[in-house]
Amino acid sequence: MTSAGPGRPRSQQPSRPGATARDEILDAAAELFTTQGFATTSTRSIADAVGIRQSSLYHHFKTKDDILEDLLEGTVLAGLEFARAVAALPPAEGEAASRLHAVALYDGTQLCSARWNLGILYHLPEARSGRFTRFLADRQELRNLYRELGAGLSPAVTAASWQSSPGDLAFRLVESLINLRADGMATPESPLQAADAGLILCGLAADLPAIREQGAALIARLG
Amino acid sequence: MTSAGPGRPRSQQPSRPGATARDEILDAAAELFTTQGFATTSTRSIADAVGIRQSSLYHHFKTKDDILEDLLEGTVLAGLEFARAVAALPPAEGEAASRLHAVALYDGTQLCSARWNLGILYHLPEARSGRFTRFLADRQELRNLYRELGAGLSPAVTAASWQSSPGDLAFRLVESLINLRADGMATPESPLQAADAGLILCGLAADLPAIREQGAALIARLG
DNA sequence: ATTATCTATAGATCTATAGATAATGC
DNA sequence: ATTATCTATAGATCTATAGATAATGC
Repeated sequence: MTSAGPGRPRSQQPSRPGATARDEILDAAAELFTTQGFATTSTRSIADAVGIRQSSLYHHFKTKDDILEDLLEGTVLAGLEFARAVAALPPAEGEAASRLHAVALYDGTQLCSARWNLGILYHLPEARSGRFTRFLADRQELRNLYRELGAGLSPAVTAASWQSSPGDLAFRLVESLINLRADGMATPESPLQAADAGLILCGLAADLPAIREQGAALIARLG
Repeated sequence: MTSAGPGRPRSQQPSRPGATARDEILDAAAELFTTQGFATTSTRSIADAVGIRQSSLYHHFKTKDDILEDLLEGTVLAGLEFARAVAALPPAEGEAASRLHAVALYDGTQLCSARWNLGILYHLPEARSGRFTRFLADRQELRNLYRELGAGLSPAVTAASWQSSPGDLAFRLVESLINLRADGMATPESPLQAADAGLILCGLAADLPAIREQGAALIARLG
């Protein structure tokens, strides 16, 4: 056991993924926030999990809120960038359904395969409280991109559906994967099922095989 | 302004629904827990909202956790009792779908029409932590009743579906109403849409009008 | 005597800052 | 000089308990 001390870089093997101390802190915080809650997790317990002193956290983050904001941002960023790329494609006849499917599948896969199920913090009242404007804005932009893609579905489909917005329906079904995972019931097929469900509910069950295939091609190209 | 003091019953008009002080406390706590979070809400702020002193809360509840347990229990109890009543009905040919629909609609209506959206606390890590065993047991029993009802669907339907358990699918769709409401997007039709969706995804879209009607009759009879 | 309130407080936190110290890199 | 750590602590909580007090009901 080498002695820790002022100025000495931590000599222990990092037991956490992440090259930097900052990444180790984020990983420890993610575990604690998802298993014990945000307000319930003290900065001391995060520091203990990393193997540093409580006050040393403040060298890497200005406040405890900043740690949460970074984590929330991480849950939405990849999905948002993929959705932006898809939405920026030139319009193409009959491609709307597969585009929506691809975005939902990509996004849902992110939510299910992330190391910690940080999505459960979305409905934390604290997370809505304006302290996390960057995250809230990104999540809203993602939701709007889903809506936009859903609006591209053929008018017949949209009218036939009892859903005012197929895009919003898809967005909600994808986010319900968070609940599923929180109950320990997510499987590797869950993201695909969620992406399918949105289109089935819009009456596109018969076209699903083709939609899936075109969607997968999009993910392969842009993901 | 009459003066408050030891031994004096509070003379103010209760600004909260509920006949008893206990009910006022529960209502104030529900508002604060859903808008600011459980751990973030202090017993002092609950007391302030009711118009009593912080320590007076402890005459009505043993601990802060007990307040939350009462509230969580309240979100699940009516739905559970209705589901028990439906599950206890004698088996009847071809009624499985309408029974599942009725339970989902009743349960979803409860979640959407409750004064506060307490369901958002379900995914609070604190709520899973074994301190709230009664609530957790009731929610699990409700989930099992959904599963049981779903298992009564005709084997053809179950096999055709990509869902391993139609009952569980319905349960999850109903609980996703909590997310919808948290985003301010729930409408009076939302519970019916959620109940429908579970059956549409099981390939029963064509039978929906009849299922709805039979389900409504069950609610009228047992609700 | 019981009930519902109050005042006062013990004891245990918790977040963030101040300032010292040692290693590293220029 | 900069970076990452440490020790120490200010200042602000927060939960729950102890014990007093007044109204109510027997």
